[in-house]
Amino acid sequence: MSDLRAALSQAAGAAFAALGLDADFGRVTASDRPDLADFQCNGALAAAKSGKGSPRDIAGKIAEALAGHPLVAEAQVAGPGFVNLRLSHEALSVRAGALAADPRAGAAELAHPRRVIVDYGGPNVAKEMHVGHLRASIIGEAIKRLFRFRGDTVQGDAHFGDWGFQMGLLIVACADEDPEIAAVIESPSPRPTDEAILERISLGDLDRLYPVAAARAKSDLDYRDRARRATSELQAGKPGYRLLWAHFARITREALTRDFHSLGIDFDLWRGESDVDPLIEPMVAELADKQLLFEDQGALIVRVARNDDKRDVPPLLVVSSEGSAMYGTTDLATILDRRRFFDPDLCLYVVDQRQADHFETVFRAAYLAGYAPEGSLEHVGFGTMNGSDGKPFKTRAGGVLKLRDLIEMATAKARERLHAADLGAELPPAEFEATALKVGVAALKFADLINFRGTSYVFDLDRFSSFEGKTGPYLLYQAVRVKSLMRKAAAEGAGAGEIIVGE
RNA sequence: GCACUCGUAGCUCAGCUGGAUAGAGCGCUGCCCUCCGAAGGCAGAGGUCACAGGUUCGAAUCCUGUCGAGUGCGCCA
Repeated sequence: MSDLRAALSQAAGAAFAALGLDADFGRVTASDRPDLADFQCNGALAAAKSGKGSPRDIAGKIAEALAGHPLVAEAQVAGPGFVNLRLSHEALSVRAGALAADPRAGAAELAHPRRVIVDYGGPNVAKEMHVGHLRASIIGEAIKRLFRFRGDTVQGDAHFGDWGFQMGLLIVACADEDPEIAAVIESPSPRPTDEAILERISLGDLDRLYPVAAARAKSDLDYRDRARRATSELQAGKPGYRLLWAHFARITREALTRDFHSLGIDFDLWRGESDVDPLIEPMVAELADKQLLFEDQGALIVRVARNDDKRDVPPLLVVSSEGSAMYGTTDLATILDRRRFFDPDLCLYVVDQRQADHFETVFRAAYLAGYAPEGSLEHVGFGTMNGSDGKPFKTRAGGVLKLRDLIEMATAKARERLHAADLGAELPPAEFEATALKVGVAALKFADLINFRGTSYVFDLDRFSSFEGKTGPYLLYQAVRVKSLMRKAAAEGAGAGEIIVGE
C-alpha cells in the first residue's frame, strides 16, 4: 500500500535530484492551506540557498516535473516558492478505499524491526504505587504498544525496585516494631512458626513504616548505618532477612497486580533488581579487570566524566562504603543481564525526568564497559503530575496520594458524571461500576498522554473527566455513538459502500 | 554556583528538523433538536508567541543575553 505523501515525496525528491540537488528537499507535507492545495513541498526555498537558482525558478521546475505524476491533478508555484499540489479525485478515492479496507489503516511497518525493551512502571516492592507511578505506567505502556504495532519485538519490563537500601530500612523498621519478628529474622535456622509471625506485617504496615524510617535515617546516623548493614546482609544472603524480604515481595505483588490491571497495563517481564544480584559480584570483578573501577572515599566507583562535559558529572557508585550494591549498580547489572538474555537493539527507560543525570551516568558506564552498543540506551523522561499549586500532586493532608486512591477518585467522579447525564441507569450495578471504572481510567490516561511528555501538567479531575472537550470520556462517548450507528445501520441491512471523493 | 526543562488566547495546552492567514479544548457570544444520543454541531470575539539583541529573503521555531517558573547536582531510589 502506498502512502500518498511518501509517493509524492519520492517523486519530488527525484525532481530535485534531476536538478543536481539533494533529494531530501522533496519532502512533501499536508498543505498548511487546504483552501489552496492538498499537499505542498517547501524544498525549493531551502534548496535555493545552495545557489542553484532562485526559489521560484526551482519551484517552477519541480512543479513542472510533478504535474505529470499520475496522482497529481494540479501542481502550482505559489508565494516565494511553495509548490502546491492538488490530487485527482480518483487518486484520493482509491487511497481512501484502500485505507478503509486495511486493518492497519495504512500504517506502515518498519523495514528493519528491532528488539526493544521498555523499562517502565517502576514499582517498588513493599510500597504501594503512588501518583508518581501513573505517568511511567501510562507512557511506558503506550510506547510499548506503539513500537509493537510498528513491528518491533518488544518486551515490557516492570523492573521492580526490590533490592536497595530501602529493603534494609524496612528490615530494621520491622525488627524495631516487633521483637518477635526481630527474633525470627536474626535466627540462624528457620522454624515452623516463622511464617505466621511474618504474616503480621501487612503492606499497610510497610507503607506506614517506610517514610518514618527513611526520615530517621537522614538524621540518625547510627540508624542509617544499621539499615546499611541490613541491606548488605540481605544481599549477602542472610536467611532470616531473605525470608522477611520474600514476604515483602509477596504482599506487594498482589496490590501491584490489581493496580496495573485496572489501568489496562500488562508486563511481559516482571524481573526485579534482585534477579541480577548474582551478576553483581562477577560484574564488579570484570569492571576492575577492565581498569574502570577506582576506590574513592571507601566506595568503588566508575569515572564517567568526559573532557567536553559542560558540568561536573559525578562517577557511578558501584559499591558503597558499606559494601552494598546501589541503584546504579543494579541498573548496570540489568543492562548486562538484558544483553545476555535478549540482546536488545534499544532499551528505553520510562522514568521521571528528575533522574536524567542518573541514567546518563549509568549509560556512560555501560558503554565504557561494553555492556550495550553506544546509543542503544535511552532515558524517556517525563514531567510530574502537579496539583493546582504547581507542585507534585499531594493529598489534602499533604501526603503522597496512592495510585489506587487516585483511580478511585477518578472512578467516583465518573459515576457522578454518568448519573448527572442520566447514562447507564439501565445497567446492572456491576456493569455500571465497570463502566465507571473505564470512564475514570480513560480520563486519567487521556489527560496524561495528551500533555507533552517532557513537561509537568496540572491535575484537574473536573476538567479531565468532563464529557466535553479533549478528554478520555469524550472519546469513549463518541466511540459508543459510532458503534451505535453501525449497529442500527446493520439492523436495517445497510453496509459500507465505495468511498468516492467528489467536488 | 553549574546543568537541564519550560514561559504561546481569560484558563489548560499544541505548534518549535525556519516558510503563506500561529491552532485545539474549556470559558464567553450567537445560531441549530419533525433526519442517530444537544454529554452534540456550526459560527464569532479573543494573541506585543516573556523581554532584548542577532542570524536569515523570511523567526513562535535557530543563536546570545536578561527576567520569571520548575528540576537535578556520589554512598535513597
